[in-house]
Amino acid sequence: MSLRYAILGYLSTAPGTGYDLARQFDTGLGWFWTANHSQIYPELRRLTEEGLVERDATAISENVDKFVYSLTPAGREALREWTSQLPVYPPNRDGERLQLIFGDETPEALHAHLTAHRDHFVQRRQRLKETLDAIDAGTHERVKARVANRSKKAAAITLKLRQLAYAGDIARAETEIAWAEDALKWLETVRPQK
Amino acid sequence: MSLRYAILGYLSTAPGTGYDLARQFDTGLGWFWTANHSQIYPELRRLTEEGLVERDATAISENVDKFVYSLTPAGREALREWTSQLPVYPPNRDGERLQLIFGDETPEALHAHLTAHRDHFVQRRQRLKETLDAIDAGTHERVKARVANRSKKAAAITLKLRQLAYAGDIARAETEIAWAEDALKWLETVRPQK
DNA sequence: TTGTCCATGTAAACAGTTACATGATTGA
DNA sequence: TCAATCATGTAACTGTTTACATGGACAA
Repeated sequence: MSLRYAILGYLSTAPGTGYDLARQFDTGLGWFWTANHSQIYPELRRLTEEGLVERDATAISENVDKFVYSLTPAGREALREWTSQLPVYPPNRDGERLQLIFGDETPEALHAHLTAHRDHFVQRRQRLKETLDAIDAGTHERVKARVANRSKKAAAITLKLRQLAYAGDIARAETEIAWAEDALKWLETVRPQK
Repeated sequence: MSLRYAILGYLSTAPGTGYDLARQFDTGLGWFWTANHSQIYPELRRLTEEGLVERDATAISENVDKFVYSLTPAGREALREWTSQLPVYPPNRDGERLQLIFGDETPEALHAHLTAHRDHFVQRRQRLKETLDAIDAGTHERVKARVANRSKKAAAITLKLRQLAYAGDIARAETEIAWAEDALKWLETVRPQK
């Protein structure tokens, strides 16, 4: 049920099209939530029917329209209500851990597994750091747009929350990197010639 | 697609019923993967049809049977193949982060949010530590069963992989706790009288 | 006899992915 | 003119959750 709030949240910064949302889910917002356009367009229709968003047709040429969605007051209130609720933690579903604990009959695959894990999170950390730097430097477009029409005090909170979110994900990546490196060190003590 | 491997992995330790699997997904294995019985029974049927598991009827009373599933050689091979593959990382979907970054209009909810986050992961860490202690002490039933029919060297790998998995999840919990505590400290500097 | 656990299923709804489908605009 | 990007949709399939459905065993 978070898809709709990801959409409402995005539109709470500025109006946009379904295509904008799909693009955003592939880049910025995609760190926290993602969806394909095949999921976005039907959800936008439902949100419109429920009165949480409003759709305006904008001509992009003579006979072609695009649809710009914006939050209604009811939509803004629905978002506020949702962000006020306590977080709900979904059940763990970690295929990688399954590979690990049931991979005791294929230990020869461990080295590649752990290396891939480390590399994956090194890359992740890199991209997260770039985003966090952009936020800190004030060059992050979406954050700039969100901060724009807020008071100085409110803007500071917006900024801090983004920093918390990205710093948290960076910390997660670092935990994974340290874990993989520890595990690789152990592996070396077990099979030194490899 | 990991559900089937969670099942194959479970059965690779010892045969069991669908009910056993459901119970296990609610407890031990549930840390890494979970499923309801409504998903398990159909999957067991498919695995049987594909020849990866084998089902035997065992009488529990005169006219009632239960069905004990065990891995076939093909099933064991399918599991080996899967654990040999590199991990696949699913797209992030983190509703809590969305609540955070779009919660800049409801900052009054932040304190409860962060406290709940910390408490959630403190509890998680506690339960994880208990499990890891049981593994270290050799009192963890499933691990004991898995280690039982292995050579000393193979058993050591089984043990180490479990320890890695649980230690990794403990490290994750600790990252979350530290993150929430840092954020709470910042909150106090912003709104000291609360 | 009542509640809990054991045990196995199906059905409907919801969420997410992949594939099918179309067409305009823009820049190399 | 060819490829990339903009733009919007539907259909089929897979995976997950919630609800419906049934019945035996066992202990308080």
